Amino acid sequence: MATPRTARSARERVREEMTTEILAVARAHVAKEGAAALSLRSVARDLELAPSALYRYFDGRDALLSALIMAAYEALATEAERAADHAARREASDAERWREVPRAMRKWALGRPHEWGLIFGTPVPGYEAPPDTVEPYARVAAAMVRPVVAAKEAGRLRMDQSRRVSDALRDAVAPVTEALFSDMPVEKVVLALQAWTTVIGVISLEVFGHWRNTILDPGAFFEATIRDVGEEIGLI
Amino acid sequence: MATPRTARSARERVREEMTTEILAVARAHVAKEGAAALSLRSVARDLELAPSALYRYFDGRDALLSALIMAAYEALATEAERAADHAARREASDAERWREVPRAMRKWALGRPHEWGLIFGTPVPGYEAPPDTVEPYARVAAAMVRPVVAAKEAGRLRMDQSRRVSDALRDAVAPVTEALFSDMPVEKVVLALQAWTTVIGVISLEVFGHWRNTILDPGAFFEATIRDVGEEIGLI
DNA sequence: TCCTAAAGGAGAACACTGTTCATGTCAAGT
DNA sequence: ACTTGACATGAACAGTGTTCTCCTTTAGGA
Repeated sequence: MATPRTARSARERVREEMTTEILAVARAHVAKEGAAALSLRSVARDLELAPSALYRYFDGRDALLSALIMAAYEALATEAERAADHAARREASDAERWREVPRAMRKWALGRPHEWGLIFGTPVPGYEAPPDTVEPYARVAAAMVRPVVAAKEAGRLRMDQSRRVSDALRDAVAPVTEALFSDMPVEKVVLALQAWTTVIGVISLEVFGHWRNTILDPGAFFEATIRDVGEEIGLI
Repeated sequence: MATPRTARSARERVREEMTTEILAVARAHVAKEGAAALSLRSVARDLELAPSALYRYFDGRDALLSALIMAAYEALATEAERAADHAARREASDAERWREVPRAMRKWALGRPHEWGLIFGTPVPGYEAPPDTVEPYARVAAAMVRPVVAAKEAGRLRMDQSRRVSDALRDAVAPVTEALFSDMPVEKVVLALQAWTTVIGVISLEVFGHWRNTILDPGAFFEATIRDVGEEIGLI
């Protein structure tokens, strides 16, 4: 009983090792030259394998790239959650805590621009839509919003500025309201989504090189922007 | 004198026709299947030409793609300016006028998602950095900002809410201050850049499919967002 | 313990791709 | 009339993703 179990797991263990090794090499290629340059044959060469051998592990180039996209989502989510945990433990204002996750996301993105592109860049034709991706995506969003929820629960969230929210908009953001915080006024949900938009936008514009000749110190602009956004949300 | 001139221009005319025809076919391919699927041989097939013949007109695939990127920039800039002109002639509030250019950009992007991706998506490895691109880019930004400048000059721009701008940030955005409006307070320049960030972000997130299962009515969210951003800038 | 079935890997092959080169073919200009 | 240049071709080369057949090794039940 014990022998076959360990035997089978030995099989699966080497298979799993091989799989992660392939992914590591492929990720290195993407990190260095971008997703467009990912070549099945070249990762096979790096691993001293025949190209056809990779098909035992992935259904093809698109499947490999999808796995990399998924891994990028997971990595970003982990990083965001780590930052949120760290922020929760800090002795700091809510406004300061809020900035930690955006900062971590930017740092992650600047270190891995191509992997950021896998998530927030042009969708690859092979694609990504699979529902596996929605879960880490939600984890990132939840991490970013956690300080806001904490401030609200502690009664430290400014509620004065009340933007009117139309019925159409209320319905439009209903999934977010349910998923993230059902006891939050809908204006705050809208503000959180706008904060998300701005954070993703400011990071993407920097990572994709659009601040060239425009903003000389992207870090300073980023810091100011997330500060203003936090203020907008009502964090103090 | 007249004959060689017309003859030479006849030569150049047919060459120009051929060039635009190639670009048109290539753009159609990109519009349908994305930049990654752009194949020199397939556009040659569509034109009933040998693949090598295209090298008389473009230095290769990268050059053709660069031309398409440039064309996308130009098209977006033209559209944005058209919307700005239209807005300037409208009988409407400054806040309402401000929304016209972002709306036009969103409409353009939704109609040509892949061409939007050429501009604001993952940079292509072959690439785009050439300084030709900075000019239409500035035209888009200028078009978006024109209603703000008009409101300012008419003395209808709210100046009350004064966010502090650090010296570092002031220096960081200096190129924009000089390029777009030197007589505008730096807080407004920062607000304009943040507006730019949010507009590009909200359009990209929608076009790249990130509102799936998140925002059911992207149009409603977009309208609310550009309204709030305009309010933030101080338009009334 | 042996034997069968499955899994992993290799290599050849096919249909693509971008790019280069030698060749041919016309029209323009001296 | 002749030469030069531009245009177009077809073959070729190196690279790609993918599929197929074949071989070896291993696992697990008879």
